[in-house]
Amino acid sequence: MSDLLERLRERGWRMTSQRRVVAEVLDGDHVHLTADEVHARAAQRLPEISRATVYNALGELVSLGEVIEVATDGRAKRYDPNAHHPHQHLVCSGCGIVRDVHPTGSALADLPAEERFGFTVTEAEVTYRGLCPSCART
Amino acid sequence: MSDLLERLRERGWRMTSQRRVVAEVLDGDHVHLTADEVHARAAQRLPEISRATVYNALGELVSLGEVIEVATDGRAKRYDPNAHHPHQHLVCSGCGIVRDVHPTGSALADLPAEERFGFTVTEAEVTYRGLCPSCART
DNA sequence: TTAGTTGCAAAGGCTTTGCACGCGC
DNA sequence: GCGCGTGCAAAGCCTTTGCAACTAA
Repeated sequence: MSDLLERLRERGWRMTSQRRVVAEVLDGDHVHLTADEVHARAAQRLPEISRATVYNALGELVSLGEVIEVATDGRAKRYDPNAHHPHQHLVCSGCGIVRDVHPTGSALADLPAEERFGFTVTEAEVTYRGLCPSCART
Repeated sequence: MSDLLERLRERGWRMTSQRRVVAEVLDGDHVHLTADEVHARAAQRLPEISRATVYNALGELVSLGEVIEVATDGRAKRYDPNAHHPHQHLVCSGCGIVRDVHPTGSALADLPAEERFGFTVTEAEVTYRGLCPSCART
């Protein structure tokens, strides 16, 4: 399903060939590419596309709330197009691969007021860590 | 309390003046400094200390499991010495400040087997996001 | 037409590395 | 004394920026 392109068009996102290719590359489930990987895949279809353009497009998609930025570890950020389906991440500590997992039915416990330090809390993010089957086989 | 120094000594961590200062700077609650901040504070006491040495020491403390690396956003990593007290983080989306918060009594829901994709899951990490009192006042 | 987008190349922030010197054990 | 730790400076990776040319609406 290519909801992403559709939604972007509906929201009046100025469409260019570069932006279209970026959105197409990101579309799908369990997609968590780095900016560089997005650039590489986009360049297969549009060889002249520049890294700066990819970063621009990614930054806008994040601002629009269509894509989520995932800081899996200390390396490059990954971009997750699954912004409209609430989910959590399962990250392999070995190779860094990311899978989407879905809330376990029990809603995320709210942070009690006495633990908020006066913050306005808007979001809770859960990350599971472990080893993927192939890294576990070491 | 300065458990950290004590524990490191017990574990046979080779002690030097630089490493001692790094450990001292990190010691305490709600401490979440960037490598650069650690370097700045260490340099107040030991002006010649180099950034590379601070990075080396931090890397080892993380490997030893005495300090946790926190990737708050896209900026510099922060280092949290509170590794022996399980806790979660509350991060300000405005200024990046981090506070420790403690498990809400209800244990972290386990990830059901059918959501594990064959991973060996060892850890679940929760991060709350929002605005701190001072950033909320914009 | 015209404001917004692109590509290039250069700069920037954070972190790591290579190597000679120095110091804890 | 041996081996690990340190400092320096340079390189590295990821990302952002400035600006002239271009293009979608």
